[in-house]
Amino acid sequence: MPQQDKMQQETIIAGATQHADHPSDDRYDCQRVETKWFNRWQSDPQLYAADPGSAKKKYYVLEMLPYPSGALHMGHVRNYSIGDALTRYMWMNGYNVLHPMGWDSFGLPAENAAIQNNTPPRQWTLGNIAKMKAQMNRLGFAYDWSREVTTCLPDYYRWNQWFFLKFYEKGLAYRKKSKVNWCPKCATVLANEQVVDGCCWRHEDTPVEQRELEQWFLRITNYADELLRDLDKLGGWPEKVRTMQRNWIGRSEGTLVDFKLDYSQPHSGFGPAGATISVFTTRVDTIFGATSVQLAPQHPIVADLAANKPDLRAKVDQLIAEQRKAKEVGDIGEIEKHGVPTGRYAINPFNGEKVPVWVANYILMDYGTGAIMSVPAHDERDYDFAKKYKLEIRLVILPLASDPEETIAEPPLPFIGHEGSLINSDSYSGLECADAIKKMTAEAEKRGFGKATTTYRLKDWGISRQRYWGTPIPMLYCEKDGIVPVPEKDLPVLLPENVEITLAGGSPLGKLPEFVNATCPRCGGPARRETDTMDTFVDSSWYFYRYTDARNDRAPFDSKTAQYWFPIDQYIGGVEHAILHLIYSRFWTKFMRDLGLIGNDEPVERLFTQGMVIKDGAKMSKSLGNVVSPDEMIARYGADAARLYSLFAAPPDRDLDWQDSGIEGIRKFLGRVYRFVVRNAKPDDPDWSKPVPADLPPQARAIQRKLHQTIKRVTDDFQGRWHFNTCISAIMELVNALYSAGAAFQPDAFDSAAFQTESEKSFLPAALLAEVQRSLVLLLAPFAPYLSHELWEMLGEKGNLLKAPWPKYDAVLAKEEEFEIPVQINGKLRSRIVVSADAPENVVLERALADEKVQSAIAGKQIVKKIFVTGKLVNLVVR
RNA sequence: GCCGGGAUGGCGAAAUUGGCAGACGCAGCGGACUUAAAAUCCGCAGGGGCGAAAGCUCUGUGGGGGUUCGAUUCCCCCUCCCGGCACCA
Repeated sequence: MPQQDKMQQETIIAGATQHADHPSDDRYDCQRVETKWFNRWQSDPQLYAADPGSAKKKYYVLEMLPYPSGALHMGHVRNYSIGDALTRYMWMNGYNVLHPMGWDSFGLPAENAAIQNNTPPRQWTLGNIAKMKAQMNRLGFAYDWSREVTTCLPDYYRWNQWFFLKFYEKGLAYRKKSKVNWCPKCATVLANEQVVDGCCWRHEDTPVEQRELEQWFLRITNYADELLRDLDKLGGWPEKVRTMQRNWIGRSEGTLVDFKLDYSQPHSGFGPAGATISVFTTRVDTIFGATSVQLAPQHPIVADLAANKPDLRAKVDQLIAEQRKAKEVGDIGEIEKHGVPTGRYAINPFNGEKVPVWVANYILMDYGTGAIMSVPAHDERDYDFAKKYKLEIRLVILPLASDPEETIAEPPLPFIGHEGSLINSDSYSGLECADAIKKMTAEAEKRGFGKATTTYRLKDWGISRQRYWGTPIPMLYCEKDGIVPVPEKDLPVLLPENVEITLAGGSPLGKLPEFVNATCPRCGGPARRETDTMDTFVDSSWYFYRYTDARNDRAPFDSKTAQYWFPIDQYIGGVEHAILHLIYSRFWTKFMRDLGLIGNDEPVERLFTQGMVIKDGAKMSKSLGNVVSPDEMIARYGADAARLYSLFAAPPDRDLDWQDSGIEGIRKFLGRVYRFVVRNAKPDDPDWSKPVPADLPPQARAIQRKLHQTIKRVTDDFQGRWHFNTCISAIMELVNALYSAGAAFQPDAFDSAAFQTESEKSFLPAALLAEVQRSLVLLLAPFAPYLSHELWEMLGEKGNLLKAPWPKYDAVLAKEEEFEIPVQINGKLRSRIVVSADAPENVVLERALADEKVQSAIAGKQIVKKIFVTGKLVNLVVR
């Protein structure tokens, strides 16, 4: 670049953008540019605010809110880069976008930090939030911070309490003593959803213990059917997540059948007279093949049966121990089947037959009734068990033969299929299975020893936690009035500060007399306050509604406002929340709808689950020492590069293998874009704002075509499959094409990226050069906001890039005029010919046949078939 | 065991409807610029064989079969990796 031109250009740029510190070379100084825009953006708190009164179409983009651990990790950067790109794209397409952020800020780590560093949880948490918010801002994420939600603050958690009272009013919150999962490290109970392979979800090597505790539960099972059914409506959710939820709910239709204990034969009087064992089965049609009843070792009747039999008691205890151990290592399923006969018999109500009652370690107390009828011929587990203990195996279902002439007298056992007909089953013999299930269930109901039932794997949600840093459950215990809810007007029940936190001896709140001692609102007498706090998944079950009206102090949110924004158009987060958070959120939404607060049945229209960020083939973790710090990446390469790389390295739904050399390449690319614009932004050129001439020289036409193809590719990807990696590749190709065009004019030049001389300009008119650069910046804007804003200004644009219109492509201009298409002989590539895009078949075939290489390849052979695919290929089949 | 997802150069990946496998990027090699380096720009590049070279040729998308003029793509069988569920009666 001639020195004089360069100086002149710099003067222009300096005039437009106040670059006092513009470097003398064209190196892209990302820190300088990012600092400049960071400061500008920070000075305008309303910059990204959603417009509540907008006439535009709404779009609600949401990323899962983080736990404020103190620092963002690369998974966050990736998650939020996807959401931010979508947000910016939707703005540019004219939508009124809501894009909020908040903090899932209750939880145990704050208490651990308090113990270790002697810092109060609130102080520790708010400090972390400040740090992470600063990181997010530095990354340039466009959040409407005026709607920030911090779940550990009373203005939020008071509504958790309010909702709890509503649940209680509707009979959907109840207190019950039950066996619960206890994590000794957390020193609190866990919901079923928080137990992974028998261990705590936060402490993967800590087996949960079973404890008997009084707990508050929410009746999520009331919504089990709807939660299951509505999964079919969630077409915008990944099938994988829907399947996981389906499995989790675990709906199973079957029949309850009562087996009476036999008292006719001599027995030592164990068990209450007339006791019945209710079994659950999905295959009542096989009941004539039942040859024993099997009880879970914890089944209540077992205690009676073993009351005066120390031997039996000891064996049962052993079975319980085996089961517990298997659960702890997570291989209940592989457990070696053991059982013990109780010596007692039960009566099959269908045929009056007496079958032995056993206790077995493969029967689970927490599914169905904790008792089964064992049908060895038609159930794999029962078959294994019967073989081991030499119990009778009685065939009662014959498989339907595919050939009706053929009868299968002895099917391989166990036969567990449903396609069969009954034998050895009295009057039911000859019926097909499905029909028999219906008739036999009806008979059981009629005769009063059974009924049709649906069971679920899903259990009610236990929300009590014996911890400090959570929402106090707003309930009181009065000696006279019993359980009494805190009146709404007394909310919030504030979480006291200056609490001594320990992990031993129950809830820390219980040690504070000034918290525990209260007055009963009914009788005015003394009452004791509930000292448990709520599971933090309560906080995240409805936070996204609060965003719509975050400062409301009379209600959790205004219904009308929420209905304008809901459902969430696009929710983005990790698949690890597929069950926990996402099923609770759906439940909460349905409850709020039944309260009349909202009109939608489901909170989230489209869900996107991004892949993990891994390094060296493993999940990033401190113990592996493969953690990449966002701060370090920003310091070395800039926020744009970190964001762009996290989108470029892999499609967003797949795992991303982080490579420092890869982000280095992105930094180079951003420098290349920067240099091109620095050298070619000439907003003072008289032709700069003129329309692009219709009649362009071929080189310019090629650039124009590439531009329109690029716009199409990027736009299509935003609309469809979200493969931002290929979007970015496409933009790179465009930039490469621009450099190549420059190089073609000045093969010997030090740098090809400048169209300087008159002759170059005549080949690439200023109007086109301007259009290409403007579009390039617009295409880059969702991914690399800092650089894009800088270049937008450099191009002389006055309006805010945030809401500049997304570029449109012209399909005609994007269309290739000539193709180089392959010519195959018998499917093998033999030559290529150049044809015009609209050349008809006969012309192309003629050209292909005339080709020298084709000629020699088919010499002496006969053409059997000619295949022509427009714009794709020619294939000649010869013999 | 069941249900998903995946396997493509040295590496991350692309190929959107069955049509030129490896776009784009990293690392690599060569060249230009430079006293030199960095930075930058240009070019080469799946593997094997032949050739001084242009080029020619064979082969190649985890493995085996099939459908088709043509398969990374569709069908069947198998192996391995990742995720979820699991004596769920």
